[in-house]
Amino acid sequence: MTDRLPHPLRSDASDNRERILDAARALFATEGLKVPMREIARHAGVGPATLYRRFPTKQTLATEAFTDEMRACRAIVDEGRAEPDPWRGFCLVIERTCELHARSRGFTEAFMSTFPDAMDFVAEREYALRSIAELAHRAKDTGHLRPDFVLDDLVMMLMANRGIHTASKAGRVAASRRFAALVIQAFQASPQHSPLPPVARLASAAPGKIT
Amino acid sequence: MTDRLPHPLRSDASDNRERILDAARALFATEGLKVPMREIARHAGVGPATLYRRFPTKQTLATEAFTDEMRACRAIVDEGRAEPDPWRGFCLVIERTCELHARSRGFTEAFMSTFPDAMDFVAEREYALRSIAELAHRAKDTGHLRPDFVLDDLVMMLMANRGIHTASKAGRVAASRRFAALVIQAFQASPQHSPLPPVARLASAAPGKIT
DNA sequence: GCCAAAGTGGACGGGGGCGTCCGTTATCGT
DNA sequence: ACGATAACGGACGCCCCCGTCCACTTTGGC
Repeated sequence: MTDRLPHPLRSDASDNRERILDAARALFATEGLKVPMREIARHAGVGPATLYRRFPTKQTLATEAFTDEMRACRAIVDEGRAEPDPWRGFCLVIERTCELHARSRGFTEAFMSTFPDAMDFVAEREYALRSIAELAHRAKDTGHLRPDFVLDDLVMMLMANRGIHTASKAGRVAASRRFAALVIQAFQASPQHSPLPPVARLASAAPGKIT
Repeated sequence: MTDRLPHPLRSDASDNRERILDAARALFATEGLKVPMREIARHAGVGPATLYRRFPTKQTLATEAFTDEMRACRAIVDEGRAEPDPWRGFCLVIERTCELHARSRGFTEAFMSTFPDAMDFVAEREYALRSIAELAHRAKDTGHLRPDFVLDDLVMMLMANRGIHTASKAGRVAASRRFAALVIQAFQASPQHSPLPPVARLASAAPGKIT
């Protein structure tokens, strides 16, 4: 876990670095990305300069702080793809992703890059979306996923899921679980379906064409 | 539309008042409630003092600016309740409400009172929720609405719907339409339902117990 | 036309976040 | 143990928003 850099950090430095990351993780999770840098510094018990020296920009900090979530995200889609029944895998991805995003408000914002337009998460997000696209294709073939499902629907779901976690604090994961279940109901193929209205390009939310 | 007050406003004053309201409506719709008071004043071509004299607080301004939407909201639920088929009325309410909220970002924030904890909208929201609760009850009786639907699900839907409208600008109503259709699918009673996870109290979002 | 009262907007002081500089302090190799 | 040097954090100047005060302008009744 520790970095091996040209100049390995001095002991106190790497100590502070770790405390900064902890503080960032905690505050990003509860307050979102908009939390002031100074507050992270304060919460970590360091001065603003130290924070800025270690992480010149908030993106740097966020990128580092969310590596765990990023890994978890990748693990989720891989696990979903590995599932023998694609529909089951698809549902699994939705459920776990919603929960993951419910646990950290900031991660969702970073993942959606609502924030600064370009973060290092873009590549990961595209990987996830591509994987899920393939999974969705297989799930359609089994007849369990509605045929008019589009990848943008999943992006929409993530954005919607974020909307649930505004101020609540507690009960967020519970809400997300129920939400995920409803979403799955909505995506499930069913005889009583009426066709869905056309998709809308969600602009900044899905920057790169995926397929 | 014009007010009849103890001292009817001078012509230039009521003129400015109207332009302020127009500016507020426009900016609240596109930017949300967080738009600076000064920018509203600038956009209306008046000084900050004028704005503050006419509307001492942002709530005052918002309350006045959103009367139209408020009326529309009430009209929607009344219309839905008047529908002979309760499920059809229920769907209608969802569709139109989502669209209404898609058209003004600020209105959603005000309606949810995400902002200052207490706005004059509380009463209207409670009226709407009560009405929809009754409608939902009837819709369950016809067997079209899933029996485990809870009123909080509707609040959740509104919060989720807000999540969709972050930066997009165009295509918001289209997205909301599709979202509404998916939500209706999710709420529809169906033989292939598995039971939903328990509801989560969405804390500040639904302040009063409705029943 | 005139003038009191209503109305206006520029200007002000306060507060908070931002990113950076620099004198002081702690670390670590010898 | 000691000094070179990495690391620290308080303090600074900048910008933006807030809400209010006040000298000037406009309105409208006579």
